[in-house]
Amino acid sequence: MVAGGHADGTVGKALEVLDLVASHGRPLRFSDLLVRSDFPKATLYRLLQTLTHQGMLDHDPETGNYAAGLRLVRLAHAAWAHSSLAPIARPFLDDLAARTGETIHLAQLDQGQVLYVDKRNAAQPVEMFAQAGKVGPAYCTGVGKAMLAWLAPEALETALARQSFHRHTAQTLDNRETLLAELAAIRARGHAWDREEHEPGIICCAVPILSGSGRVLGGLSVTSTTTRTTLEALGALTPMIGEIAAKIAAEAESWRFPDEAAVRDGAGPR
Amino acid sequence: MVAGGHADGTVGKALEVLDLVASHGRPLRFSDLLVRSDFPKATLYRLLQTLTHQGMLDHDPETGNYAAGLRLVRLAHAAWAHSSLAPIARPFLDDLAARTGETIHLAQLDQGQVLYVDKRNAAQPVEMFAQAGKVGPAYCTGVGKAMLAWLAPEALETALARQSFHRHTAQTLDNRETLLAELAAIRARGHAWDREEHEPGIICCAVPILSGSGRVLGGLSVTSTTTRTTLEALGALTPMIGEIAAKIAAEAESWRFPDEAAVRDGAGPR
DNA sequence: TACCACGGTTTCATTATTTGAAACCAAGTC
DNA sequence: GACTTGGTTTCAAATAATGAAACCGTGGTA
Repeated sequence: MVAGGHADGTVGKALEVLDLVASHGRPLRFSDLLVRSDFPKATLYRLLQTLTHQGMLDHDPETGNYAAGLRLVRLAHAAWAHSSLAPIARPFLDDLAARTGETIHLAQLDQGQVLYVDKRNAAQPVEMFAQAGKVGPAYCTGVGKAMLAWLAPEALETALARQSFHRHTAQTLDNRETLLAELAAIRARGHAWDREEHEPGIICCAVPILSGSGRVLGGLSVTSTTTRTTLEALGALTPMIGEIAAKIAAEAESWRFPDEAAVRDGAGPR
Repeated sequence: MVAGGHADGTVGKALEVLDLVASHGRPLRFSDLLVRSDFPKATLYRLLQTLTHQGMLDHDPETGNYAAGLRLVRLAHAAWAHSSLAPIARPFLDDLAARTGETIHLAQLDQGQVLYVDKRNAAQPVEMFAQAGKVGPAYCTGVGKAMLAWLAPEALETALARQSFHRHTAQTLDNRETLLAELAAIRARGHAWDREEHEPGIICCAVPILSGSGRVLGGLSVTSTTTRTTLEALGALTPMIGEIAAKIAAEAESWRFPDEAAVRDGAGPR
């Protein structure tokens, strides 16, 4: 059961359907969706029709499958440029990746989940959308916990409400209480560990990216494996990670969009 | 005036607003949007509120700016994986890039426009969303014309209706008639040129990616500059480009999503 | 061939949501 | 202190969404 918020109006319902389609790895048929949603047949049908007609979904008449539509890719381009730290952080991530030689994650919170907005992979070249745009749980990842730890009380509350705790590994903190204790420890320490809480063998050290006023802008982490390094060794990098996070925060705050710029006539993009 | 289709219902309107925000390079205030849309004040206000509440838009209370929201990035990840050729084409693009040493574009048509879904840059490393997700005009780019040329008559008609011709350079084919003639020539020749029609100094050679039944799946191009090469030299690559396009098409058709796969309990991603 | 079951699509009277003119409020400005 | 400008709220009227049920086309099966 998706921990959804109270759908506001028709738009909310439509977006719920959109999520339903998007959150499955593979395209789905009408009947699949009908089972998974609790909309009545006709309603679901019309919502799908509208979304398809709008290009938010793709409908293959051959197979009858609905898939997330390309219009989303176009919209996301704007979202990524407007609302994410990624465009700003890029050079800093490059720097951090070069200096540590490890995998770097830049993430932001979205609906209580960790949304990775950029990444530097130790060896392989960048993998575009296949990497950025991915979501992960907040309660058992380094960046997730780092961000949660500095959230304001009410924000934390709503975020916690959206967690669906699951014991991924033996180390996973799979309940509210232990997580809260951990968050307090993280605040005290200044950074978060991932002690193989999400995937066995994967460890990381993460810090929040905070605005001048203390608001959580995002999270930054350096990830490695237990075969390659240890928590202690990763911990030694903390000052460097923190320094980069601070630089990103500073840049984010000073950043203003290239001002006004003669407003083209309303002719859509370009 | 956005060449939009007749908005279906509230959802259509909401998405129109979303586009409005997304299609501008920088975040906009309520009043900016009010001027640009022809929704009445109260209606626009409520749509913005809904979209914001849903995470499709971001509203900065400080500045009052609306920007495309992060939820879109998450959705786009699915769209990219579901509906684009990119995940399939990746190795082929790598190959083509390595063999030609030039810039490679993989594009698909979205609402009559060229949507770039992947790219290989001659020298620089990949630039993620900053590149993929970009849109460009169809009538004056290589990939655009290559795709238009093989479109079925009605599809072509709707696509043409969405073009807003503009003379980017002296070579731009900026009207329906010359474009139609060019498309016929392209069909006859088997590939499309961009003779500095979009940007001065930029030339390219593009082919369509066609399904077995002749449906246009996308477009593939090799781009260079007049200072570095000539149309003739680019043309010599045509067989290679065509071969790669065919491989991508074949792969796309044989591709089936990792079947059924035990449906996890509805616990969202991962 | 007839019968049924399975997706998927359409109808239509009922219901709930959206609509938007206008009023309102909060900050600036002159 | 009157007057913008920019944003938010109200409320009756207009409109769009709803969903049970009927319908259709296809494929399987007796």
